[in-house]
Amino acid sequence: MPELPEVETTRRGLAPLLTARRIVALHVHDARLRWPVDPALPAQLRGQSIRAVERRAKYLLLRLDRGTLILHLGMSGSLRVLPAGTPRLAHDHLDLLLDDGRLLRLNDPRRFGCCLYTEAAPETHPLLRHLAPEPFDPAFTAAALHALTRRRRVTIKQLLMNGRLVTGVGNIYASEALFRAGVRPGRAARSLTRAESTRLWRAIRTVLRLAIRAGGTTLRDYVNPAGSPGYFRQKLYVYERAGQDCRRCGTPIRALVHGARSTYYCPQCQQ
DNA sequence: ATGGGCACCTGGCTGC
DNA sequence: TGCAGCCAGGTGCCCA
Repeated sequence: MPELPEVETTRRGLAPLLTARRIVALHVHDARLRWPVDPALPAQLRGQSIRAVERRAKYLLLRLDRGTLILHLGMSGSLRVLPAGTPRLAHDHLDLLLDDGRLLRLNDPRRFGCCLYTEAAPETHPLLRHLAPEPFDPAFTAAALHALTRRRRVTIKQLLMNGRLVTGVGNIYASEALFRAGVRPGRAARSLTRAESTRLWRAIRTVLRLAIRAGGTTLRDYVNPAGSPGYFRQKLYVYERAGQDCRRCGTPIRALVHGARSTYYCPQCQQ
């Protein structure tokens, strides 16, 4: 799925199309997502206007008049804005009909995504409450990242992918950030020096920023709201490049598995 | 508190 | 050609 850059690209694509639009109806074609779509949801949303399209970690938040729609794209989800009446394809789950004759359509083959609604402050929602600060929030500093790594026995890659500690970084960008920082993914988090933590902090922000600029990374499913893929895949240094030459030093990239997730690194550039 | 492993799904690819 | 096996961008939950 979509990691932070793909969700942010989606948010930026949706915001101008959805902001100030009124919801005419919600059609649920297939309620089976990570959690079933609440049968009461269409009645709750009808008539509300979309005030803002925000993002928290990898969640999209549609701020409505009375509440917030919380969307997650899971591993394979995507959102498109289409003219009403566009024929449905396999795995189209939801259509949010808008007052301008368009609709917001959620497609998610693997059904790991979700669509939830709350009328409480979204930051208090159980799914959002424990999330770490955003990578571009002033609270996420090199010193804060270094402090997180102290006394932790998990690998630094697993730490990066733990949303309670760092948000927005998934399997692709964890490998890419560690390459840029020159740190091997299998290192115990607590073994990082302050200088390494600082390099990693900078690398996380750089790789996310560059990926957003490229419209995210499309491996298989991901498309932005206009239906276009992201172009960061061509800029990846290590992810899915096992056996290929390191772009920096020429050494073959290695792959290994951490916590059931594929990990890629350059044995020469990363120590 | 921390960490490990499993679970939830479908589809696409590989190799026999 | 068919089919089994494996892998895929996330993350909540249960258990030690």
